[in-house]
Amino acid sequence: MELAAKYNAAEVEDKWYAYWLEHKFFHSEPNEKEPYTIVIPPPNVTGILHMGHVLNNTLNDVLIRNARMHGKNACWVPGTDHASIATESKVVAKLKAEGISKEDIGREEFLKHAWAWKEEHGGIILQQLRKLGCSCDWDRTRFTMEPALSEAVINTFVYFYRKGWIYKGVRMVNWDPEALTAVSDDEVVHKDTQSHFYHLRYYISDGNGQPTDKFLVIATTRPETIMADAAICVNPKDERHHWLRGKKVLIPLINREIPVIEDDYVEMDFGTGCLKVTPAHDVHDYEIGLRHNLPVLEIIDDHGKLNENAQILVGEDRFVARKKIVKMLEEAGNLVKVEDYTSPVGYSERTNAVIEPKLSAQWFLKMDTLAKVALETVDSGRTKFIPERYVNTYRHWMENAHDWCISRQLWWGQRIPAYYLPNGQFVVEATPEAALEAARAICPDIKAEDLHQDEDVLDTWFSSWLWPISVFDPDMPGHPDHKPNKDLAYYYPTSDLVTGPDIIFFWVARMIMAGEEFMGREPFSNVYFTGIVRDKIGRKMSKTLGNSPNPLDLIGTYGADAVRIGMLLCSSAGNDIFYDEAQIKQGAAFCNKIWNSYRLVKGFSVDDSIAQTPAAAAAIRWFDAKLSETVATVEDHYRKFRISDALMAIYKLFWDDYCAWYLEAIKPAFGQPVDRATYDATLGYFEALLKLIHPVMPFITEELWQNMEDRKEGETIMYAAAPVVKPFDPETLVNFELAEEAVNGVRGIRNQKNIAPKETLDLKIKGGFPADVLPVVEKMGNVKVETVADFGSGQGVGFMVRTHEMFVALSGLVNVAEEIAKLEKDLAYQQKFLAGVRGKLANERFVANAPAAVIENERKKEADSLSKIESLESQLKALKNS
RNA sequence: GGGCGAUUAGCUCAGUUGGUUCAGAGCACCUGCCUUACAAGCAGGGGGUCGACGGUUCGAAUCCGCCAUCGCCCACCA
Repeated sequence: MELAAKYNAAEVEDKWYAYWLEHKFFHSEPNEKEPYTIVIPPPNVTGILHMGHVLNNTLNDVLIRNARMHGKNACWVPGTDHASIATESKVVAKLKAEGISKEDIGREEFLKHAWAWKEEHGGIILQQLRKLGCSCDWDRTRFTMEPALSEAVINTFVYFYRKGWIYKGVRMVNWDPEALTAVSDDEVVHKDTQSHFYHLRYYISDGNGQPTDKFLVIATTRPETIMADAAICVNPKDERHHWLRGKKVLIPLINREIPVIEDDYVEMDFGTGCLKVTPAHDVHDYEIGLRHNLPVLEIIDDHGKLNENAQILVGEDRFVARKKIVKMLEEAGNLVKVEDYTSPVGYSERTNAVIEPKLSAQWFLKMDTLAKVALETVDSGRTKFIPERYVNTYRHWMENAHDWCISRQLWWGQRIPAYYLPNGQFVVEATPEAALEAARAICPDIKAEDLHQDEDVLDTWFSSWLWPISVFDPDMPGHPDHKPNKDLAYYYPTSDLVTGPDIIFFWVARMIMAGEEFMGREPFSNVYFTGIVRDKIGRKMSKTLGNSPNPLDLIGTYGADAVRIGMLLCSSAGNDIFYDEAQIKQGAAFCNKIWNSYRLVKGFSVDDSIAQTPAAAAAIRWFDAKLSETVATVEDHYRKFRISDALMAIYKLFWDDYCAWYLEAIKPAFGQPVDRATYDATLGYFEALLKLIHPVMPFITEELWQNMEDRKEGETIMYAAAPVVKPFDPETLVNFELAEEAVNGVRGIRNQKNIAPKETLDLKIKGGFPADVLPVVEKMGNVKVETVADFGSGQGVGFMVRTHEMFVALSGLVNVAEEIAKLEKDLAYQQKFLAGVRGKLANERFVANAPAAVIENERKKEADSLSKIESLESQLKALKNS
């Protein structure tokens, strides 16, 4: 097959992905080999691929492919998450566009639409992952809301309920008035928000509901809630307000009478020292209300509008009401002053609506024991975090975990299996049948239609926390006594988890909790936290900014391998990723380099009758060692999850060592054949390099590996054994480096003197240079080497390779004065350096305290420096005499 | 308000237990080359007071203190 001069990714990628699928290379079944398991962080079922996914899944795929080539039974389980709020809001929006509201059509009908939406848009992202080359075991694809996994969620709920860790309670929750659901504390984002501090005058009541001329002033940011006030509170130690004891005050505008109470909660030096207490609409006020037995009056409805209880401004949105009431207060003479004020306000992570603290009945899961156990998992190192510093974040959260609000006022999700009897009692059972039976124990003649299931569904994370277990054995969660099936027993615990730090609490922590609870051990050994993908000037990628490229376009333009390289190049562990298309271009250039190196190698004609050149022999000796050295480095990087470093090590091995040095050293003259031994070695190294880089660049490596020889159907580089480290003599590496430096020296002189590479030069080297690499110097430097004891008096330029003196003979091209100046400069530097070293050695405290090796090194520096000085001086002398 | 992290070349980052000639890499940049694998390339080159100040030490990019700037997480002063 003739190879094009440029690599064309588009032509080969689909072909090989189809081949891999056809042969089920990604599929894993339990066997006698050591498992290596990753569960995908399930993307939203209706989501589409963005750069964050590209980063995450590239890393996952690199790890999985690397493990596979190291003989592990690698299994990467893919799947999607039903993403309760996100998906439901998309479906609601779609219906709204059609003029349909979800309340009108009811739960069942709505769910039909939701499933239809899921069927239409779901799983697109999994198709996109195929384009990226991800080697997921597609036969194991899971969905958090598929029947088996939903059952696991319900069983888990029943399990914790029976254990007494799930309870229903009326609590102040974070209410999202747009999504119309409660959200957990973790889904609330606090942002400093510019607002106002309103100072309001409340008149003291005369006892009959009429204002006196005495008043107090409170400060509030939420004047629209005054109608829900239940009291005014002051600090008992605050003498300024003692006169208020036992008094009642009137709420402005509506003139309702409320008491003045005392509580330590109030800060004396904040605001006016008087706090309006609004138990229905503020978390702290609710607490105060509980302590003082205050009535709770709700005046804001689920949509964030004032209701009948408010008496005034009924039906107005809370923010509109705020503006209007300020005006009304001003007109009524109750507004003392308005200050600018910045305070943290909670926003819904999902809808960005301002969270309304709201009293409502919700389901909670107790966190104390779960959190304590899960903290121990990480503290003991059974699960490691990379980078390690996330352990601190994790610990802080675990030590302060509040009970988890797990109910959501949505329909898309697993419905809470609580069934209410007409008398208000409820039973919790996994199925309606079991619920009926349980209900009959309470109320013997109850019928199925008398039971009413709870309207709420469970938080999405209440299903995804089971992921590492339920994808293998959905019967396990909720049944810790159940014997794990074959898959779960084999694949659990999984090996590594790659995810973003933004879901450390939502997901990672909770998977550890569930893992410990149901399996009695950690769900994964390592958690690698990636950074957030930002654009090149540091902004988060977002749709509104339009700074997020479409990964599929990039794959189309540059190829999946290039995109993968581009992402990895800039992804040092734990740091945010500054995405720049230039890095993907670099990846594409690397593909092309690999491609062309293969074109060269493949173009060699072999002659079995000719002997290996000394330069080729030296290059092979060296590259053999270099390969082993690099493989060892790469493996070390992988162990430490330094994937971009591993990539860079291979990149340099391929480009600099193999292409720039090795291939040039063994390359025969144009049109000439190469000997058999060299050819075989060269192809062998090429294959080793392909295997080494395959986890990062799966497509081009498969393409070339298949092309190298006639592979049988069913063969793949995916399962080729990774190159192993062989023992090597470090001196081989050092000697070749000397040769490289000698060549570089010659090239430098050529550049300086404008001498064409084609022109062969004479290079004199003083004795002691390793002889076996001299042929490499001759070939690569295009020089004729002569080993001499003395350079004699001919014209030329001298230079040093470490301690070896070299001299390029040049006649007519040397400007003696210039050379002298250069040598004198070098000499001065060297003398200064020597003085420094000697100063150190003369320092008694240094000699007394420093380790022997360090002192020894200083002595070596001294000796080397002396020899260089000697050489420079003799060169100078020769020049001056010429 | 509390905690964590970062600050090294124009950019993105390495730099392990303080000590090899340690101040590095990739990209970008500059100069010269279309040398028959590759111009997505080849050869050469310039560029940093390691954020500031102080301290420990024979020796500090590295350890300690303080400050500055940036980022992230947590947080109920209305």
